[in-house]
Amino acid sequence: MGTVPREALAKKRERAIEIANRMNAHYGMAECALHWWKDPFKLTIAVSLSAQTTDKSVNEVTPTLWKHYPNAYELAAARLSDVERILKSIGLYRNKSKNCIACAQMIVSDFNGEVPHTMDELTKLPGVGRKTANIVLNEAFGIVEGIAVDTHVFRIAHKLQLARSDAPLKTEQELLKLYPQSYWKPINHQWVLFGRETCIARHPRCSECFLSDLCPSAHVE
DNA sequence: ATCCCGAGGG
DNA sequence: CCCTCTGGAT
Repeated sequence: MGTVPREALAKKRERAIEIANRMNAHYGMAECALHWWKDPFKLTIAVSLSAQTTDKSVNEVTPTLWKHYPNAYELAAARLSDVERILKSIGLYRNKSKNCIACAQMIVSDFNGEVPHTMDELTKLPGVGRKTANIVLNEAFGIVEGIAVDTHVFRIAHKLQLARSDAPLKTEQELLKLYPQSYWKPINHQWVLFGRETCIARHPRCSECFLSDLCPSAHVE
């Protein structure tokens, strides 16, 4: 579709950088809201469980999950009904139970019990897509090769008119083209915090927002 | 495009 | 009742 005129693109990029600078000023280097982020296995499972679910809900079930299954070998041997009982309170629990066991089994059988370090390998794990893989690469291995686009990043990118596509994967590509790589790492956590406390999905607090003068969607009352 | 699917808020 | 929550597989 439309090739954006060069000058308009420069303007857009300039606005995007200013947005990132203000996010940095406001949130600094935000940390992962999920617990267990230092253990690659627990991080991988916890992030995959967080699909369409609040991190608060995930943090309520993971202590029980780790108590029974502290590593890939234990979870790989788990009974489905036992895991379903533990995950019952989070959404999509049947898929997540089946996937996290299968994920652990693949880590054991194909990767010697270690969470793999590449995008291709990570996204082969059941229940692990690009979003989860980006988080794991970023937090567990210090590898930044993409931006994790979740519901918050997707919504905010559109509200700020930094992206137009209808799919998270395309949104990621738009953001990757818009920002230099040095800007990629903090985007996910900062935008998630911003999405939870200011650019709330149902009731965005535009009048209190530190980005409202840069936001085409801002409504001032 | 559709399904999965509990908890919390309005 | 409705919508949303750090998505992924078919």
